[in-house]
Amino acid sequence: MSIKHGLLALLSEGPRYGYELRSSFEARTGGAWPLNAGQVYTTLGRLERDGLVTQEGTDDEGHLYYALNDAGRAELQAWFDAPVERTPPPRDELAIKLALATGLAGIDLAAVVQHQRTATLATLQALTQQKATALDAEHPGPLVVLDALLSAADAEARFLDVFDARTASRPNHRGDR
Amino acid sequence: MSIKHGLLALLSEGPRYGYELRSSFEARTGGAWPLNAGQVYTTLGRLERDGLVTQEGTDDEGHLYYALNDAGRAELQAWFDAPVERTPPPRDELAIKLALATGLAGIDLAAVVQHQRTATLATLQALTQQKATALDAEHPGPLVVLDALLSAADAEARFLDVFDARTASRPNHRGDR
DNA sequence: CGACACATGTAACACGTTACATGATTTG
DNA sequence: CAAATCATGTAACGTGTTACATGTGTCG
Repeated sequence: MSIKHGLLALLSEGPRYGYELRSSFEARTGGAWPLNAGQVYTTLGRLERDGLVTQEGTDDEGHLYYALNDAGRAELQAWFDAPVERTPPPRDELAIKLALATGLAGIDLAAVVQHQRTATLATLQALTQQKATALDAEHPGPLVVLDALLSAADAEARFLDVFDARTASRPNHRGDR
Repeated sequence: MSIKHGLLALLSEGPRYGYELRSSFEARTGGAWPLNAGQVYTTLGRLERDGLVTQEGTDDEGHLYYALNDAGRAELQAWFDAPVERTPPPRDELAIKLALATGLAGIDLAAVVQHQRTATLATLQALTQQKATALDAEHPGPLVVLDALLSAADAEARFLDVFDARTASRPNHRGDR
């Protein structure tokens, strides 16, 4: 749902052609989310199928422009009006992993947590670095993305701490059976 | 990738049949992630197609059992050995929304943030409530999931604060063009 | 009996993703 | 000239999801 709406948002500034949308999307998100060119066209096709955008004909350079129509504008407005849905909660792979690994024979839970912590801290560090350089460049758009990723990575680190503390306090815990 | 591996993890405790796997999955994750029964069978079919599980014949009650084979065990071990991949970073709808909404005409950024904050705080509160009741029930498995969700919701709230502070300090910022 | 949980499965779809094909234009 | 970028698209796949069909068993 996010890419679809992302393209709608970009189209709300006026008709654009596919390749242009891709560049804009990556620019606004600081390249954090590379977007395969082909996907723009498939997504545009689906948006057209759903009656949210309309083809506007070609440029004198052959660029095929798409434009937001009324339905598209309504959809975009609705997207902005409504908070991002987290219901049902997104399936977080890490949480599933730890929830199911707990009490599983042959699994070194502490090691799993340790590996994950290392990876998470590395991500955290890399993001902090990126943010520092981004701050110099003075580009407000991408900063948002970095903040979001930093928040998420930070939360993951905290979560690992909490989980670790809990499992450490019950060293030989076994589940049912 | 998460459901597939989740089923593998459950199967590592011995042969199970579809419906059983569904119940176990929901039980271990505290019902936070409802799993449609049908999906278990499609996923099992794909796991079998990929040579990770094998049919073990039917029960005297007609239950069709699946079992982990060597390839499945290896895949599961590899899953536990490797940290959860966050590369490329997951596309977070909220971040995309805010990144693209910034500097967009006709969009009340502050209102968007405000709506999201309300929703996020509600989620946070509901989760805290759930955790409190879960603590009484003394079920360690589901607690992990609640902690993960709480961490994520908390991070979202912090992120919104940071974003709000930044945009508030540049009230009339306009992007390029 | 009727409702509900158990149990297995199929069909169809949405979304994202990759790989690939193709050609024009620009630039070192 | 060769390589890179611009530009548009198609085909195919993986995963997750819903809705539906179907039947058995159980319990109030």
